[in-house]
Amino acid sequence: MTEYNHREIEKKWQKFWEDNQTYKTKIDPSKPKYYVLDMFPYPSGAGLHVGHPLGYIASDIISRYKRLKGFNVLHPMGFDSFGLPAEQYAIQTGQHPAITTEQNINTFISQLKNIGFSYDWSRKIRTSDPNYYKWTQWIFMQLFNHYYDRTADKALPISHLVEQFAQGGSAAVNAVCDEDITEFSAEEWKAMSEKEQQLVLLKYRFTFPEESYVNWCPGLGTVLSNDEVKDGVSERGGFPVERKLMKQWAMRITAYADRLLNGLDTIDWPEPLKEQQRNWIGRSQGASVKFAVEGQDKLIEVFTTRVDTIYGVSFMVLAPEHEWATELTTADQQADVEAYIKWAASRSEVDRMAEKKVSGVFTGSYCINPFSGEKVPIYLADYVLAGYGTGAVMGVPSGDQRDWNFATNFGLPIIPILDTQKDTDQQADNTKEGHYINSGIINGMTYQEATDTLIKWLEERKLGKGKVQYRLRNAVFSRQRYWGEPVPAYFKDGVPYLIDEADLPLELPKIDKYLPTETGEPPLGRAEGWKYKGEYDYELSTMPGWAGSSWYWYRYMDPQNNEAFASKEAIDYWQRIDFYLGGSEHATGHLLYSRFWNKFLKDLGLVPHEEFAAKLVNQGMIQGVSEFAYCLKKESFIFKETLKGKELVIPTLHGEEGIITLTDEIQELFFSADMIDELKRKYPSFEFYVQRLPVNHIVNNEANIGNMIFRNSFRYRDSIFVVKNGWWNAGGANPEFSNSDLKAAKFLTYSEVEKMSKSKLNVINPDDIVEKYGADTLRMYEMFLGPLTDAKPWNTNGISGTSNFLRKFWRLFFEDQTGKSKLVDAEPTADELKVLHRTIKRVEEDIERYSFNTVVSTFMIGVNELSDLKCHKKAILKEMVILLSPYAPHITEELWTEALKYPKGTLSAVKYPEGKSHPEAKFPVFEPKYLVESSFEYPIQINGKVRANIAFPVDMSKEDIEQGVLANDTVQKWLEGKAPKKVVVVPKRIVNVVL
RNA sequence: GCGGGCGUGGCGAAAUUGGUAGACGUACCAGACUUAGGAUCUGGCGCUGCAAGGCAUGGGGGUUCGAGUCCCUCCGCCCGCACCA
Repeated sequence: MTEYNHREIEKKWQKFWEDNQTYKTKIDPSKPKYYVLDMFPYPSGAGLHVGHPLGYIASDIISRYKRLKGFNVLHPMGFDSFGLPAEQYAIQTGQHPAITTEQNINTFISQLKNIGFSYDWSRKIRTSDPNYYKWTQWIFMQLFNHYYDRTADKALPISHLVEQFAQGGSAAVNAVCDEDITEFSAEEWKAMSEKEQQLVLLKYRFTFPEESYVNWCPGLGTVLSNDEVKDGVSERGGFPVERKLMKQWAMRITAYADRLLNGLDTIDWPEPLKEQQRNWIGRSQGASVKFAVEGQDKLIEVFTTRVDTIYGVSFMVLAPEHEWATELTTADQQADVEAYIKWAASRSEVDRMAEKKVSGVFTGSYCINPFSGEKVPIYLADYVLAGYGTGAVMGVPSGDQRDWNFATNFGLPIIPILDTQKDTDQQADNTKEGHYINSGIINGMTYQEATDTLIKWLEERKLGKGKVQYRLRNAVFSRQRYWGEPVPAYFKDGVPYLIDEADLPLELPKIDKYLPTETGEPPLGRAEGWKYKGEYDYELSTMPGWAGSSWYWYRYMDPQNNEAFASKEAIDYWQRIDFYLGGSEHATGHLLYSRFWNKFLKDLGLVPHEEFAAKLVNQGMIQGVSEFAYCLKKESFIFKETLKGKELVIPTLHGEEGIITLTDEIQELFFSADMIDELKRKYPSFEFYVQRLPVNHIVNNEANIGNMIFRNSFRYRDSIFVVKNGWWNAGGANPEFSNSDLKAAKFLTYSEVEKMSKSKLNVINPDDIVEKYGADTLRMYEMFLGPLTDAKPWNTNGISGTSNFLRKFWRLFFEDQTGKSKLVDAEPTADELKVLHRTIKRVEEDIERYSFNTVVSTFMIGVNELSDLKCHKKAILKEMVILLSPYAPHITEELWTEALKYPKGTLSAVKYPEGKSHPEAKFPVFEPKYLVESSFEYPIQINGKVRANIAFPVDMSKEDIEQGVLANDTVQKWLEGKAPKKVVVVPKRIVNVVL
C-alpha cells in the first residue's frame, strides 16, 4: 500500500468487523459495564443527512474510548419505526407501511455502517416489530392494572385497591384519581354491579379511556399531545389544531408529578433541559378557596397562589367552557352569555393568543367572598383557561395586571390591599411587601403571617385548603392511525378490559386502505372480523409514537427475550444508561414520558433505578445553509421585459406607487442583492412581489466555466450563479466577464442557515462526504466543527484540514512513493516522549469533559510536532495509533496491522471477547515524567502574600526559576509590562514580586 | 412579560482554577519544489505603526498587581415558557 486510500481501507475494515462480529457484546461480570446510547432515529425516507451522525460519532468515540479503558460497553442502535410519514405514504400508494419502513431502515443501516460505528448490530430493535411491541403492550397492561397509592408513595396493583374498597370503602384509600370521585362505603362498593365497580376503578388506573378535550388536528386526522402542538398548529406538518371533546385513552402521568420534579436533582442532565421539564410540570404552591353562589346551592372553587389578596377580590371569572357557565346565567343575561360562549369556542388557540383585547361577559349571578361576606359579580372570560386549576379565578385587580385590565374594562372596583401598593388606579402592583389594609382579619399582618392565618381559617371551616397545583396534565394516549401499536384492550358492556396476556402480541391486522372509515372511526375500523374472541370490539385507536420509545433502552439489554422485556440477569448487569445522547427537542416529550414509565417499572420492582439515564448530553443541530434567490412573482412578470432599463413603477400593497430604474441587473427574473436591499428600503411592501426561490447548489461549492473555477456557486436552470456578496476566480480580483455564460454570475443569491430538510434543498448526504474524503475524515471533521452542544451550520470548507491531517499521519508510517515502511525501533527521545505524553493527557482530559473538538486540535498539534521531529519510532507511533482509534477507527486499524505488524485485531480490547487482550492494546497511561517540562505553575508572592499562580512557558527551565534567574524574556516582558516593578523568584517554588 | 444562555480575527473556534488572548483549522499573501496539482514543504497573517511601541475579547464603569473569565449597567443576538391565576 502506498498512499492513504480511504475507500479501500474503510471497506476492508468494515467487512472485517462484520465478519468477526468485533463489536458483539456479551455480559461479562469480570469487567465494569458502560452503557452508551443514542436516541434512536425515525427511519425517514430521506435517509441520513450530515446532522444525524454528529451525536452518533460522539457517542461512538465515547464507546471506543471506554472499551480501551477496559469497560464492557453496550452500544446498540435501533429504529423508532412507527410513525406518520410511512402511514401517509401508505395512504397515497397503498403500500403497507411495514414495507416502506423496512426499506428505509436498510438504507439507514447501510449509511451508518459506512461511517464505521461500533454498534452491536445483533441487538438492533424496531418498535414496529411485533416481538418488540408485544412488550410495549405488556407494559400498557401493567399500567392498566396499577394505580398510584399516596400512602405507599408508589404504584400498587389494582387488586390492592379492590381489597381496600371492600374493607373500608373509598375513605380507606389515599390514591391519585380523577377529581370527580364520589364517596362510597364498603357496603355500597359490594353492592355495586360489575360494570359500576369497573367504572370506579377506571378513575384510578394509570391508563384509562375518558371523554376529554383534546388537541384534534383535522389535517392529520388524529389527536396530538400537548408537546406535539406548537403555537396552535401541529409540530409535524403545521396544520391547525382545534379543541374537541373525544373519548381517548389517557396516561395518569400527573401521579408522578412530584417524583418527576424531584428526580431532576439527582441526574446529570443539561440545566436548560431540566428547567424546561420543571416548567412543563409547573408546580405552584397556593390555596383553594370556595366561594358560595348567591341564591344557589353551589360552591365555586378557585385556585390562587396569592390567597393573601383575598380581600381585594372584586369579581369572579369562569372559563367560558366551565360546566356551570349556563346554570349561573340569569334570564336577562342569557342571550349575551350564549353569544359569548359561542364566540369564544370559535376562536382558535392562535387567535386567542394573538388578540390581547379584554373580553368577557357578566352572568348576572353573584358569589360571596367567604372572608368579607361581600357579594361579587360572576363573569365569563376567555383569559381564564378551562384546563388549568378549577377553571375559575378570583379577580384581584389591585394585585394582578390581567385582573386589573379586566376590572378597568368592565368598571369594577379596584381595592388596594397593601400599604405599599402604588398607583393601583394606574396599574396593578403585585408586591408582597408591606402590611395589609382593607383586609379584615389580616389587617396589619405581613405576607407570610397573612397566608398562614387565611389557610388555617379556611381549613377549619372546610372552605378551602393549602394546595399544590401542577400545570402538567395527563397525557393523551390514543392516535386515530393505523401505523402504531394496537391497544391490547377490548370493550364489554361499554367497559374496557385487557386481553389475555397469552394473546400478546396483539398484532396489527391487515386492512385494505389506511384512511379512517366513512363513519369517522380510525383505520383499524376497516379490519374485517377483527374482534376479541370473535365477540368483543377491540380498541380501534393505536398508541402514540412515544409509547415504543419510553422503555426501549431495556430491550437492547436482551433483545430476543420472549419471556420478559429483558431478563433479570441482563437488567442487573447493565442497570441503566450511563451516557445518553440526543437532541433537546425531546425535553417535554420522549424524555419526560420515559422518566414516567421508568419510575412506574421501578415501583413494580422490575428495574433498579428511579432514573433511566444518569448522564445526558444534547448535541446541537447541524443546520443546512439554504441558498436561494429572489425573483419576481408570476403576477409581477410583466415588469421584467417591458420596463427593463426604464424607470419601473412598482405598485405597492397600499395603493401608492414607487419608481425604480431597472438596469441590466434584472435578468431571468432574479434580483441582485443590492437591488433587493434598495427595493426593500424604498418600498417596505416590495417583499410582496418577490418570492424566495430555493436553489440547489453544486455539492462541493465549485463550478467550472470554461477554464475558470468558481467557488461557492450554484447551478440553476443551466446558469451558474455565484453565492453571496461577491465572486472571484483563482486570481482573486473581480474580473470582467465577456463570456456570455458568465453574465448570470452577476446575480447574487442569499443564504440562510436553517434546519436541514429535503424541501429546503440544503441537505448534505454523509455518503457523498465519505466517498470523497472517507469516513474517518468525516468523523474527525464533524467533531472539529465546534462544541458538540452548539448548533452550527454545515460548511464543507474546512474539511481539507482534517483530511490533510490523516494523510500526514499516514506519512509518518510510510515512504510516500515506494510504500516502504518508515518505522524504526529506536529509543524515543525526551522531546518525542513529551509530545506523546502531552497528547495522551489532553486527549484523555478532553474526552472526559466531552470537549471533542479540542481533541482533534490536540491530535493535529501532536502529529505536526512528530513530523517536525521526523519521528518514525514504533514506540511513539503505536501509542498515537491507539489514541486516535476512537476518532478514526479505519485508518488506525490499518496502520496497526500494516505498519506496526502486530497480529490482526489486537488494536482494541474488544477484539478478544474471551477477556484476553494484547498487553499493548490498552489506552496509554498518563506518565507525568515528561510533562513537567512543558509548563510550570508557580505561586506568586506580592509583598509577602500569595496572590496568584503563574503558568510559566514551556521553554523556561525549572532550575532557572528556582535559582531566581528569569531566563525567559517573554515572562520578564510580561511581568514588567504590568504593575510589579521587580520579580524575585525564591526557592520552594514561590515567586516573589516586589512592588 | 418571565426564565436560561451567549457576544473573542475574514470564517469555524481555543484559552480546564482570574495569569503570555486568538492555540488548531480554514481563507488569504509570499516563496520553494514541480510530473502544473484541489499535492507537499517553508515563511507571513487581530488592528495600528518604518520601528520601538500603542490599541484590541459588543459599549461604558467597577473589583484586582493582573479580567475574555468576577460585579454593575447599557446594547445586540439566540433558546425555552407564556393570559398557569
